[in-house]
Amino acid sequence: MARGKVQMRRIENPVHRQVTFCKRRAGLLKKARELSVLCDAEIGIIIFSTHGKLYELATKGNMQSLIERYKNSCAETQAEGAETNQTQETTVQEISKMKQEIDLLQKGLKYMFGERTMGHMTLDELQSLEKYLETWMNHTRAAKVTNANHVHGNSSTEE
Amino acid sequence: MARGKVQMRRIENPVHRQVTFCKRRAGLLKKARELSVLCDAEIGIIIFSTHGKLYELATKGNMQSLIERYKNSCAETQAEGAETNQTQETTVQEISKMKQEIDLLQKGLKYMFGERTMGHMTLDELQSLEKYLETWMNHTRAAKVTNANHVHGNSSTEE
DNA sequence: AACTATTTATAAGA
DNA sequence: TTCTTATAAATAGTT
Repeated sequence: MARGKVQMRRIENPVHRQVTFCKRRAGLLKKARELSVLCDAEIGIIIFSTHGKLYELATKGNMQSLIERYKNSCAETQAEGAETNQTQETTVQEISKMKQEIDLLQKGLKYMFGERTMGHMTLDELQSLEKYLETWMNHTRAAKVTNANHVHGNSSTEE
Repeated sequence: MARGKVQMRRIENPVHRQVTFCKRRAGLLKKARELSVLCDAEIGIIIFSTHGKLYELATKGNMQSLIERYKNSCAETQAEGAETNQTQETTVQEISKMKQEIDLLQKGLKYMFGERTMGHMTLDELQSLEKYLETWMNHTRAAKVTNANHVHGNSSTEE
C-alpha cells in the first residue's frame, strides 16, 4: 500500500511474506479493536499462519464464549427460516439478557471447578447468581415433570 | 481517520455509529481477505453488532471447520503447557467438562427465558442440570460468605 | 450512496 | 529486526 501497489496474490518470497504477515496481522487486530470500541460490537478473530501458528482476538469475554454465541446465532437463523412467524420480536433483547446470564454462569462455573477466579466475582454478582440459580432450579423441576409427561404419553404439541 | 481524528470510545450518536459500523466492518473484512491471500493464512472473523446481528468471514472452508481447527490448536497448546508443569495435567479435561456444563446451562437458560427449546432437553439433561444447580448454589453461598469477609477485613491473601 | 480532506496503514528502503 | 518515509488505502464528515 505504500511505495508501490501490491498485487493481490500470495507473496512468494518467504521473508517478504513473513514481514507482511506480521505488519498486516497487527493492523487487522487493531482495526478490529477499534471497530469493537467505536461501534460496541463483539468481535472474534482467528488467524492461522501458513505454518499453522494460531493468533486470536476476542474483544469481549473469551473466544470460547464467542464461539458459543456464534453457534446459538446460527441455530436461531435456521430456526427463523423455518418459522418466519411473530415470536421473534423480542429475541434481540432476550438474547442480550441471556448473554449476560451466560457470562455470570460461566464465571460461576469457573469458580465451581476450582479456578481462582472467585476474586473476580463481586458480592453483587454472587448474589445475582444465587438468585438465578434458585429461580432456575424451580423452573427445572417444573420442566422435568412436564418433560416426563411427554415421554410417557401425550406428545401431541411437540415439534 | 479523515476530516478529523476520532476518539477511541463508543460513538454515542446511533446514526453515526451505524454508518461507521458498516464502513469499518467492510474495511476489516477486506483487510482480512487481503491478509489471507497475500500471506496464505486461514482467517475467521465473527462480528456481532450492538443489536446482536451476526456477520462472519471464513477465508478457507467454512466457519465450522475453522472453529474445529481452533479448538484442536488450543487443546495442543494446553497439552504442551501440561508437559512443562504438572498441575495442568487435567486442565484439558476440565475445560472439556466445563464446556459441556456451559452447553447444558445455556440450554437451561433458553428454557428459562421462554424459548421453545425445552423439547431439546432430555430428562437426563434436566436431572443433571438440577444436580449442578444444587451443588452450585451451595458453592455460591459459601463464596458469598468468604467474599464478604474479604470486603470487611482480612484481605491478606488476596492478589 | 458518493465525494474529498485527512488520517492511517504499510511496502520498500535504511 | 526496528525505524523511516513515500505512497496507497481507509474513512469522518459532508453533500
